Amino acid sequence: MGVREDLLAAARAELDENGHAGISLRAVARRAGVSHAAPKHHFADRAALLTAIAADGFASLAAALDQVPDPTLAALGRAYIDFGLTHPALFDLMFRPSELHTDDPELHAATETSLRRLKTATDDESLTMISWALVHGLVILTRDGALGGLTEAADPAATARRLAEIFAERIQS
Amino acid sequence: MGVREDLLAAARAELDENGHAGISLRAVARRAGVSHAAPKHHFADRAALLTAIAADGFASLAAALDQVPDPTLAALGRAYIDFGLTHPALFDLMFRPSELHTDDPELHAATETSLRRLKTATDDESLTMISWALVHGLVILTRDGALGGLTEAADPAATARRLAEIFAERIQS
DNA sequence: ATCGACTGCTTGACACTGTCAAGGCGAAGC
DNA sequence: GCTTCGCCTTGACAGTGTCAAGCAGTCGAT
Repeated sequence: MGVREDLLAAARAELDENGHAGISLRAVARRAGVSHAAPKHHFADRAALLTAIAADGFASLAAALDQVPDPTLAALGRAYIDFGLTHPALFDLMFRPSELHTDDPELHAATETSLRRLKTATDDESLTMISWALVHGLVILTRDGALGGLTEAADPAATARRLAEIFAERIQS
Repeated sequence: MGVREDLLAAARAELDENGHAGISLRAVARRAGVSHAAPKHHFADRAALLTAIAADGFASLAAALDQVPDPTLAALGRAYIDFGLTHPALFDLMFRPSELHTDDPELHAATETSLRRLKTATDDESLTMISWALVHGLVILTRDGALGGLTEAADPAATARRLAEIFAERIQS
């Protein structure tokens, strides 16, 4: 309803259409039907807008991980991959500290919350981080089409999920 | 010597200082001591300049992987991690297809060359891709300081290397 | 040797960006 | 009823990528 919400919604739309680099404050303002300087009143600068979106993204990720019925390592990994490949531009923005205000308390809290879910699967801290790095790398390489350089898969997302499963089976736990 | 080389060198310097988003064609031209439109003569657009740098980066990566004396999975992974953390901005650019001309033949060739090294360690294609995704994720999460969200390590790079070793030991091959 | 074309660079312009300053307008409080 | 304040607009500035036109050399052909 408020202008702030309109701006956020417009920015989300622009993000999905053009990626984080394609987000222009002025285009967002136009889309929201306000003047080009209106965003300044709700967000200190461009990074602040992006930070708000990223924080929202982490909240969504936390919710997605929370919905996993049986939070095994494999299940959480699959949910992580699905989230990343369903919202590629958002996922990209979330892990782009150079574009964000990393000291923002809301962003920090949202990040912490979603990362805490990853710890619930096992007590082995090394295994947690390795699994996280794996699924994170799978999302990025899949999104960028880089895995295609090694294999010719029809469905990249399915390949990523399959690889995560193979990892879960093969790792010594 | 040539202006093209000067521009590339200037762009590399700007990249290391400001990251890929901080590269401005005009700033690069100023640094190289030429007019603001000179880059246009050597690179069709900004993406073309970035593509040339990325291609060079993949060549460097291939060289780094080539220098590994005993190309085991663990050794290649370590070299990959070291490369990514030694040249964070360059590594970032290399895997940023939205900023590059992905159809550029030079880029394509350089990418293929460096990826081929990753295959030399094992015949197991799944294991190759899993390992790649792991080290890639480790580089990114370490570079962005995200691993700090799960653990409080003094030396992130050492943590990344340690995790890669643990992975190599624990995976069923 | 002179002319012509072509390459490599410059200058100038355009639309666009993020950000800042000043002002207006309406609602809320005294 | 008047004032004050919050939200928004308009206008401006420097900076950006890109394009068009022009200018200076150099190189080849006549």
